[in-house]
Amino acid sequence: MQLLGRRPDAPLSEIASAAEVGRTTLHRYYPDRASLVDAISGEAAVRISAALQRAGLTEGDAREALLRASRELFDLGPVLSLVFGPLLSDRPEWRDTGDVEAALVEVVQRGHADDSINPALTPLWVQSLLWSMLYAADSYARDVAASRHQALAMVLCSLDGALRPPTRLSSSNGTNAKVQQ
Amino acid sequence: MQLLGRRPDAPLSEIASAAEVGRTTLHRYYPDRASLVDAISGEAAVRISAALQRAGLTEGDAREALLRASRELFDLGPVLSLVFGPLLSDRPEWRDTGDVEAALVEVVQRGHADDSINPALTPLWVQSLLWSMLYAADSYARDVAASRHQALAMVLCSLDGALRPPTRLSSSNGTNAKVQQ
DNA sequence: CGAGGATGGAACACTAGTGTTCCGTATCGG
DNA sequence: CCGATACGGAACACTAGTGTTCCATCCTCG
Repeated sequence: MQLLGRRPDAPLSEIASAAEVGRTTLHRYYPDRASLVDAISGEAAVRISAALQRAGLTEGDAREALLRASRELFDLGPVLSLVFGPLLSDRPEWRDTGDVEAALVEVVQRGHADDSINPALTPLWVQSLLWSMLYAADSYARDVAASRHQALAMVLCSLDGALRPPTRLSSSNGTNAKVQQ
Repeated sequence: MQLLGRRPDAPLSEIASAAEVGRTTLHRYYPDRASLVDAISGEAAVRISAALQRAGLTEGDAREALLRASRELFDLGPVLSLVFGPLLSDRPEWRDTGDVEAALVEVVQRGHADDSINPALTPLWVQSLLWSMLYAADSYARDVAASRHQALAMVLCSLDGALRPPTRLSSSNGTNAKVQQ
């Protein structure tokens, strides 16, 4: 999963040796590349669903719920590169298995209702934001000399700020306050 | 650039026809794939530098400057996928041509000094954040039925919130306030 | 110990992409 | 109008990755 997430076009031989099995064995379980990718997509979907389950999206205010979800999702590590990278793009039927998508959209709408999420941000955008920031944090932790712990702290901090509705009496030096449309 | 940004492993034949030239002609200007990628990287670097130049990073407070930069960078369109995707990862010497990197780091440090950027966010993280959000906005505008204008509005809104230091007297329901470390 | 299953190395044919050469054609300037 | 230049199609050899088959080895359980 790690290798495929990072380099979706990695040759099967590399994947096999990364998994510490022979290419033949890999082929025995997944006859062709497509079935391997299917299996991995499925596994990713399961893990993501489980993570969201653990996060308890319906508890507390919506923004807190999303931050909890982010913690859980960040812990999935390599899975992040998978959902973000081209593997997902090539699977139109996916787009996060629908139910994940639905769950996230629902939280965001709740956030709009309970005023914990900036209403200027559409549910789908929040979702894009979530995945992209998690992915960024993951690669940040990998590339830069930084612990996953620090990366998590910063992504949570940033995400919280991004989602939070603008405080009415905060230093309104324009720029953001007047979001067109 | 568009095609290479989206699918870094696209065959040269596709690239050629996407550029509406014959594969032979493509080969005449760029003898092998590597030289093509080099040229495109260079072009991307130039455009990004120009965009940052236009943004006037040294004017106004640092956060505003970064938001201006985001507008300019977002207008680069396909270039975003390039810097974000694996093309950059495979070019260690790049990492945004150094001077772009340096300029951005400098703005963030200024933002820490003038208290317009949350000091909990390291310069490198802000940079990751910037690119990933711009990339997310670009694909959002492409995939979802949304105008680039709307996407831009949302990314600016989110980025502003993410960078802005937490207002000391804002509804501090924890979560973000106490950023560990 | 011995049979059965899992493993993985070796070799194979096959395909897609690459880089190259050659040559006919179109286009532009004098 | 003609020559120079750019274009691009066709064909080629070459490589890397794929999917398959075959077989030797190892491990485990009875």
